[in-house]
Amino acid sequence: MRYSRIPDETIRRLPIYLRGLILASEQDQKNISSTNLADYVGIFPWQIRKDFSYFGDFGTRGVGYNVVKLMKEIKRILKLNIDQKAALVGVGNLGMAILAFPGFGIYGLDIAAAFDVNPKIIGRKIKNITIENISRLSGIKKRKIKLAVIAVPRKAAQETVDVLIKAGVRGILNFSPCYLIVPKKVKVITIDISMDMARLPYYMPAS
Amino acid sequence: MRYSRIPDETIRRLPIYLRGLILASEQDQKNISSTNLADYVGIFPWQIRKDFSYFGDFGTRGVGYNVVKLMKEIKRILKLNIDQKAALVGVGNLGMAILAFPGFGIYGLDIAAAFDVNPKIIGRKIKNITIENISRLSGIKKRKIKLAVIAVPRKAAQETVDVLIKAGVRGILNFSPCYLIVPKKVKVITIDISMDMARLPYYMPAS
DNA sequence: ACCTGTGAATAAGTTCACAGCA
DNA sequence: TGCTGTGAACTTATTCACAGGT
Repeated sequence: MRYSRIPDETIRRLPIYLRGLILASEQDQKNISSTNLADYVGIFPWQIRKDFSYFGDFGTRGVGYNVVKLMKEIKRILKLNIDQKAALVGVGNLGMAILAFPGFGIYGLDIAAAFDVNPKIIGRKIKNITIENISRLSGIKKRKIKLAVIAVPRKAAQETVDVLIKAGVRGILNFSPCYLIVPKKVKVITIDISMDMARLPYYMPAS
Repeated sequence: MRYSRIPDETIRRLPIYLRGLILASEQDQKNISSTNLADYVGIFPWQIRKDFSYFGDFGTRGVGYNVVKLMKEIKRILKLNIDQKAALVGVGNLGMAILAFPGFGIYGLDIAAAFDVNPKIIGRKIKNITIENISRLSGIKKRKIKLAVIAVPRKAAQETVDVLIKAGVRGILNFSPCYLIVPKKVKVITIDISMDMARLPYYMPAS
């Protein structure tokens, strides 16, 4: 099983497992069974075992998985073992929240630079990051930044992405509600808050 | 085909189509073919046609889909034809950004109330919404609010959800990085920003 | 007794290819 | 001719059931 192509859905779940394992380690758990991890993450035990089996034999029969070892394995698979630096483009309400967001650290992610067009906020310092003029965006190449988060208005999204790619960015987390055209070598993940919310009523029973 | 179960993935795509149709209508397009819509949304034409076919014959052979009619059909399917009111719980950095977010309107969604524990911000007014004390959360039942967005710290998430469900909420957009236990009648969609970002390095070519 | 790892079975979702109508 | 609508083929993902270690 180990040699076949790895499902995208498996990759999508790996960070969920990591989150669960952190909770377990906070409880000083040394080993964890798939059933036990399932309680933390809300995913069935057989799915968890299958997912891990694509990458190797991480567990011990009769015992379970070593929490610390498993965390390391997942981080290695996701390439989170080396710290990853990201640039934020667009420091409006949402961008500001992302800049202040404390949750990236556990994944080894770090917002290392922030850019905006608004002269009123350029130069302002938030959490050790000084907001820079967007004209300096192409400079991230020298700083070895390969990830970006964009939180700019829809109409500016595509041009921002074009500049980022030219500057060497290969992974983009996009908060603009639009489809972005990028070369195959670049991965885009779009988070559209209102779109996700728009799905909720469908699943709700008729009041 | 019309009578079988509708794929979740199809439901996930419907708001994307709606977004594309709005772009098309802004260009004063009256009709749109699946190929044309595909250009707006980045989804293959055959997938678009298949998705719509689950619900009925929305198009005209040789012509395409009527933009306005199709928008109405999608809104009806997603139950967005009646305006949906939502409560926001947790008005920190992220909650504030959500409150200021202009994108809900196109889906007929409306943040109608906001709650927090912080006395410093209770009473403050943002975009016509006065932030209320979280102790008044159960009062949303009388206001016919069936949706909620939670942007509270992880440790407060489960208890917040419990209160919301008791107050009649049936759909929850969760920004807390954790798994929430809810009864089957309640739908939760979790957005975990750092988790989505943590997936990017996996897809990036080794530098 | 307990828990992993996995082939096989099942289910879900996508893509194809083309009939059928405007 | 142009474009939809859809069975059928194919691909991807989930679930089962149990062999095989500890």
